Amino acid sequence: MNIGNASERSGLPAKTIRYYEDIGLLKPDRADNGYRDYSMSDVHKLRFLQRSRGLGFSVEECRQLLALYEDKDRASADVKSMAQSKLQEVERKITELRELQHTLNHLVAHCHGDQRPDCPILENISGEA
Amino acid sequence: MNIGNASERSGLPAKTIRYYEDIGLLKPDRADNGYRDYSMSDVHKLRFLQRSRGLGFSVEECRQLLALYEDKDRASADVKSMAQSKLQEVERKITELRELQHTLNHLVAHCHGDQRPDCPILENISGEA
DNA sequence: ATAATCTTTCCAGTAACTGGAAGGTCAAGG
DNA sequence: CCTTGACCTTCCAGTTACTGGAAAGATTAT
Repeated sequence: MNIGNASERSGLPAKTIRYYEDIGLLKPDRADNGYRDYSMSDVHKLRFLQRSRGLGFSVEECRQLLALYEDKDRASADVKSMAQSKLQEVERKITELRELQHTLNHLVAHCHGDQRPDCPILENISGEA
Repeated sequence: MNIGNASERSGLPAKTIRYYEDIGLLKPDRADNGYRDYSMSDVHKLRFLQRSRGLGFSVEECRQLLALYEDKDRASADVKSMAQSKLQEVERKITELRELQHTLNHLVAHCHGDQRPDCPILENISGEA
């Protein structure tokens, strides 16, 4: 599969996909003409990168998360503890997003007039409820 | 409140706080000695920025979210539609995080041996369940 | 008084892309 | 066969969002 196709399926720009190859996140095959040739497994990785980057994980964290799957040399205890620490981070992010969701819902519900609503969004949004 | 204190309370490095001032996200008072002087409202904004940046919103999106609260000139219909579109994005992020959470939970639960677990993390993680 | 710990500005460097030029490849139409 | 347009390639420069460090002024602790 060519890069344009992989781009469509993963939601990542071709530029970014090439960049991810540059920094060693994946290494697609090359066709005889020199074109990159992406497997479904490559597309899975790209889609995963697209998601996890959008969720605020750094490229290095994404590399670790990918390694959770790929690294056959790492001992299972390490994998488990890394997964657990990422899990805590995920749970924290979910909590924060729920609070933001709550605040935005409140804003949408109460903001039907033609002037600024009278709701202290920042106090809620900044997480001190 | 000095920048060190605001940094502690918001979870943002002082460097980043000064940068946010440079790009116009907030404008703290100045004390007579030239030191920046942060109000509680400033700290709320910083904490909000710390969170929403960590959740994958760009600085420009954060600027818009802050504007939802602050912009007295914008018509309420605009505020509402912007809040609604951000809300959809938040809901999508929550869904994606739940899927990642599920995958990591699975990994932690089944990964008790000393070798790589036999679970197709990437297929789950890349969102094609 | 002096040392340690702030704070300031400024300038340079890094991370993670993003845009654009210059050129090679491929599939479709004349 | 040839050309046109949509792909693809590499390379290099620019942007966004910080981050580190120097040089110097202010504050606090002994």
